[in-house]
Amino acid sequence: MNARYVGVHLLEAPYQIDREYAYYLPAELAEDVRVGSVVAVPFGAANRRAYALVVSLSKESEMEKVKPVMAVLPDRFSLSEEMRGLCFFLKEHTLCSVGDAVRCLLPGTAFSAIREFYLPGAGVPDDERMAVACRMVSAEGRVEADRLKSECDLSGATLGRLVEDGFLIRSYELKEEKGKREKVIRPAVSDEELLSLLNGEKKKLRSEAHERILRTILAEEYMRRADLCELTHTTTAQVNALVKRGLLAEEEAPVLRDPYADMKRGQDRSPIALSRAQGVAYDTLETLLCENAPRAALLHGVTGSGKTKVMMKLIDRTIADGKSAILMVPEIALTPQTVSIFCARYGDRVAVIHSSLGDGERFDAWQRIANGEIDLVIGTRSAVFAPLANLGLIVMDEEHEHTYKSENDPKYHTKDVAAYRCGVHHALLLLASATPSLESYYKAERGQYTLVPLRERYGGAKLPEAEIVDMREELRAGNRSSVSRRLQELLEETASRDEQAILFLNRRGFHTSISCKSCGEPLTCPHCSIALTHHTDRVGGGLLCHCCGYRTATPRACPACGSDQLSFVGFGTQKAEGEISACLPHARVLRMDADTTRAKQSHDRLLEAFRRGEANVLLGTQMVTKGHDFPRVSLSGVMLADTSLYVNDFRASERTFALLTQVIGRAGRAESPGHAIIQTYTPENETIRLACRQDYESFYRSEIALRRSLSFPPFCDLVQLTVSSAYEDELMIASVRLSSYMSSLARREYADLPLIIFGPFEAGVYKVAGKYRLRMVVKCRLCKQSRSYFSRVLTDFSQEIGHRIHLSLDMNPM
DNA sequence: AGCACGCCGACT
DNA sequence: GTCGGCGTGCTC
Repeated sequence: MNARYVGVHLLEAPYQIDREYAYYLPAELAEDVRVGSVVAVPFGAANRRAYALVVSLSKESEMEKVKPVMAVLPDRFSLSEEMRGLCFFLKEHTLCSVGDAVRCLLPGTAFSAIREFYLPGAGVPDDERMAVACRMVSAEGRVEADRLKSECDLSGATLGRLVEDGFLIRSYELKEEKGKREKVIRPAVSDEELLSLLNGEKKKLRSEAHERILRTILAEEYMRRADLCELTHTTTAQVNALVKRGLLAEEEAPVLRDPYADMKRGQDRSPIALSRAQGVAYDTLETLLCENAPRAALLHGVTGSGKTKVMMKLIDRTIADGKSAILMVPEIALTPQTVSIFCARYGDRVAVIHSSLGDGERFDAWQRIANGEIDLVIGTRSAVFAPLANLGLIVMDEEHEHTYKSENDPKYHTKDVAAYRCGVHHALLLLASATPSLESYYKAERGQYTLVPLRERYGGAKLPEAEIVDMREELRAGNRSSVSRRLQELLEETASRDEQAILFLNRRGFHTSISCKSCGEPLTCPHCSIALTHHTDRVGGGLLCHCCGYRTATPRACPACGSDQLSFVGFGTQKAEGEISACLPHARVLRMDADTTRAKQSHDRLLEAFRRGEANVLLGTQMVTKGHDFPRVSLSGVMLADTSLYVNDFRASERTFALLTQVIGRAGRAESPGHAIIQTYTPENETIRLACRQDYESFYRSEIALRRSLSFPPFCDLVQLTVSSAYEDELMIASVRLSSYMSSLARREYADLPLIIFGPFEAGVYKVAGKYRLRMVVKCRLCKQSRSYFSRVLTDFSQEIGHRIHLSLDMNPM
């Protein structure tokens, strides 16, 4: 079709103005632009450059004055039909703009690809400042827009006028893909020659290091210099020596950045042996996979039942069928084992995607996937957008984890996106967990998901005997330590058998807070409304805000009343570490929390040290509870179960149950069931008792009944609106207006829509990083009509309030 | 969200 | 008489 006009969605448009805009398509671009292309267009009175997604083509336009498309991004950044559908799906379901969705699907580097230049035109304008700009362009031949604007202090609108009057010519250029060329080393002589050198006349090869280098290069064909040195434990000089001898050559080659390259070397494609129970589960899943229809299943396997093996075999099967798969994990740093197993198994056909990838690394991974070079993508939630064609399977491991819900726009839940994509591709969605979310188990019960249970631990391993320790008893007995007498006893036993223990504590730092004994004031962060946490191991120690990172020295006296009677309350990982060390003088304790894992790869290092047996006890926050498999761990424990239980959140019990179950599951092997211990001030609590027995079914029954009677998810949806501002008084006024607008809109135009509006009330943490936050919550059923209601609220209210107030909306927040 | 247009107060 | 405050409204 000879399209002369395009319909586009602007990528930087806020939600209120996110609709289709028409542009004229110059003949010279017509060839390159199709639906799905990303183009650059002039927008607004100032004609500032905006990126836009082409969503339609047409021959005619009713519009009077349309502006032209200026440039088009390379076709590799185009969005397929599936991806475009996904963008609109995200817009509808999370109320984000199309632009927010597109930015989520394309690597960030796509948008730095177009640069705007000005070339000299004819004549010089009268205005002095403009004349200076024109002379500068003439002198240099061509000047980039941003530099011209800043150096001559001109607005985009002024530059636009200069172009219209012919003084300047505007041009857009695609930025060259940054040279991803790196120095690589390859053999300079034939393989035979190298082999004979290595096997035969060893005299010529005097150095062990040289031999290692040559053997490695022989196996790998060519390698990046840095990788080669790292792998063979050699230095640049040693490699250079071989280059000088003419055995190796150095050259520039395009190398795609791949931080997981070394994991992909030792290929392990050994067949997967399943136990009988695993085999049964696998067969059910394989049947679903092969139906080539949109299917969803919930693999409910107790900790240690070997869910990974079942998933692995299913991925094998998917790839063998010529299809691709996505394996989602809650957090990449906590699952190094999973990543390395799959990297070793599928080598170069694996891509790993997560948030701490650099721009270049992310782009390379994205490119490989889009090129069809990848069969398996492993990653955190953004991996669900991997542009795989021919998707056959999406697996979500630990499906109940909250990290699957995005906290930023678009505030999507990975599960919804995965389900959407599986629908399009006729693929299987596999959710796996030892403690499924109530929502998922409910769906499984109602037959929307196929429930696949895996009840036995793998290899005949037994679940540990979990016991509850009443910490009130400890206090009564005069033990004020965070380590109960029973825990101390078990720790000593474990250490004496040279076994290991994993202990979980939900708080980092030393003391959870400091307050004044005289005036009762707790020490809070000046930017946030939460108590500061006392740390001892930072430079000079001090108080830290876990919310915004604010840091200050620990005061000697109360800043409010001047009293020096400060009391330190609560305990964190740091203090617990000290107390554990104190009762086990001969054991070594490793602490793992946000403070000790700040550096890159420090997770891996800590876990590896523990695996090698360098410590008897691993103490830490959430991150010690994930599915690492440590064969010598025979004791697991929760230092204080109550911390996550008594918070004002309808999911508190569910979270606690999952957490306790996970911690308990860390211990126990075939030879010995091991021990698990849960310390609490409320030993009678039902959630704690059920978790101790690892009785998910009973927990589910009682919790789902509660949810039903109180009408909480999965029996309704919750929509949370947050109004925030640095100006507290304006925020108050705005929230009242929002509240009354919402009720009146609901009464007038959505009278038949059942919904209950709560609030406004202060957010759990009222003040964060200097901004105050008020919330409204709406209980309703999400459907076309209710979404349209929220869309109206978002649009109308944002229009009406000033830029000092911000409104954001979260469908079913976590 | 930006950015222009437009209508009122404090300055040369 | 002009410069500049930020309220209102539009963006193909």
